[in-house]
Amino acid sequence: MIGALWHICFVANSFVFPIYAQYDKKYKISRMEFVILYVLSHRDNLMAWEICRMTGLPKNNISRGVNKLETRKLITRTPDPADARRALLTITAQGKALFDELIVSYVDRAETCLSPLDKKDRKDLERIMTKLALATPSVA
Amino acid sequence: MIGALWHICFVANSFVFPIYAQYDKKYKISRMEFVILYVLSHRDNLMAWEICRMTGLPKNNISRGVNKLETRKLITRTPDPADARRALLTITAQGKALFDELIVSYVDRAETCLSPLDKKDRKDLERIMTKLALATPSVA
DNA sequence: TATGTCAAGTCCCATATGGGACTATTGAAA
DNA sequence: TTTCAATAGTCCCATATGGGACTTGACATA
Repeated sequence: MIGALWHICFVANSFVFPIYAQYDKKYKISRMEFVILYVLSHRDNLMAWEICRMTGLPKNNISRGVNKLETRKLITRTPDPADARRALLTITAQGKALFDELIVSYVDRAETCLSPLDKKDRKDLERIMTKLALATPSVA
Repeated sequence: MIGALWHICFVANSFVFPIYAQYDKKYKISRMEFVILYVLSHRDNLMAWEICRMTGLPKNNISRGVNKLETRKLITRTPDPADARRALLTITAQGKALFDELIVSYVDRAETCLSPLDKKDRKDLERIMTKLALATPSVA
């Protein structure tokens, strides 16, 4: 079964590599920043550490991304009045607009990568990967 | 279908992250170096660019890895007499021994990550990921 | 109110990474 | 045989990344 995970890593890298290169070149958006936008476009009012937990990415990188996105007004950071350590992150309209643009190439590329699979394969893959992802404890 | 690839990336990262951290700390082996050992332990007499093609990793990084592994005598580089640009890479007995040690944690971790899957899931995953990997054109 | 501990983020630093230019060699075309 | 293009690999540099220390605030216990 060791081959399966090797292939998962290979496919993952091959998938994201060109996307992030394009985001960087075209929009000056880094991998971390995209990930944050992605998460916030699905679930609002999150704290930075929740994004870390959901993505498995280290908190200093997320922290940097959050700061950049905030200065670019793509997200807002609302301090929690009850706990000054906390800040709730929300994607702005401007951020959502950019994300909607970014996600187009993402979906395109996903379609290309998954094109060798038929309908049943895709269903199986979706089911299995969801199961795996839910069971995978976040790292770092 | 966009969720499937997101999950693939998440699982891939969560899987490899602790492994490479351990390899680095315990054996001073970087991600690139492990990948090279991995490939060479499966197919011998490869050139650097073939490893790039097979893994999708950039050639300068592979080049660095090859050099380090060579100085540590974990692989050998045999110049092709017919073409001075080329060099065939081979894993040494020492390299194979180290790899056999490394692969233990790799397999262990793979087993942990895949533990939520039953037999049929694993079969499906193996089949689908192989299909995807074969169809995925290498990047970079 | 002091004190210790935990939590959320940020900062600093060393290293890993990738793009692109460069070198050396080969093969093909003129 | 000169010239041009392609190939294999290396080098240089700017940036991304991650570990770990640090800061600030909250809460529990005394």
